[in-house]
Amino acid sequence: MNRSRAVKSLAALAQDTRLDAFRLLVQAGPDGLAAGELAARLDISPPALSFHLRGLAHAGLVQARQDGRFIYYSADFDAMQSLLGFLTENCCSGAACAPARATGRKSNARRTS
Amino acid sequence: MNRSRAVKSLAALAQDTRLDAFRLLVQAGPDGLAAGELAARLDISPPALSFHLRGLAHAGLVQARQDGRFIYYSADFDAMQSLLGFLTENCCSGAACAPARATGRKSNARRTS
DNA sequence: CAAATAATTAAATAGTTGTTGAACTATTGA
DNA sequence: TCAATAGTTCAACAACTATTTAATTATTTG
Repeated sequence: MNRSRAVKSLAALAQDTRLDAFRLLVQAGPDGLAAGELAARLDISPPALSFHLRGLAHAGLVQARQDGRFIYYSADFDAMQSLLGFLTENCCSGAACAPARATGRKSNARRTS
Repeated sequence: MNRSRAVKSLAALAQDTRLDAFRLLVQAGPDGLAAGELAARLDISPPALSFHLRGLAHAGLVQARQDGRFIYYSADFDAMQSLLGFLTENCCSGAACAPARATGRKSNARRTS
């Protein structure tokens, strides 16, 4: 992850709808969610969702996979991990500032396999 | 850190000049840098710097301290740590996705005390 | 093939962001 | 107090972002 990619990723996440969408995709795990399901959960119009998903995809934070007439979007965990690594190393004095590792107890995210 | 504050922090960092400024302040440590020194290192005009520092300060990522006719800006490490915690817990499946802790060897950031 | 469904693309538009140059405020020191 | 220095604020404007409605593409099913 370089500075330029970091800025793009940060910009993609720096908007309410996109951050919410990304969080839902993270919760959904590797299989992701169909665009329609996402639009319903976020309560936004299909074009609005397309617009925002395009931003997330362009930043490399989500991937699209077509299945019949549905398009499933899923979070790219590696990309997010790279972003966190960049922020920790470059914006937080490295180890001196990194937060304690999450224990997985608080947010109860599902295991991804 | 809540979702709304996270979006504001992400937006503050999601711009080349502001990310560069924040990185310089992180490197500078708790004493920070005077605005003029920052403007010189970033090679931008004083008004441009003021504009961007205002964004970082509004997001709570930097603090200002006046000393004579200089104004020193410094990174708020706690705020950055909170943001990283939020992203790890909410956008990365918690422990399942958190990157390995930085060792401090790679980026050679100075210890902050 | 025609109708229905899922989603994207296009066009218009309101709002926000970033940059520039000029004006202003505050502090220091002769 | 006057000049110099350090920064901020203001106003204008170009560029970008987000939202909406309508049109379009692609896939399934009768």
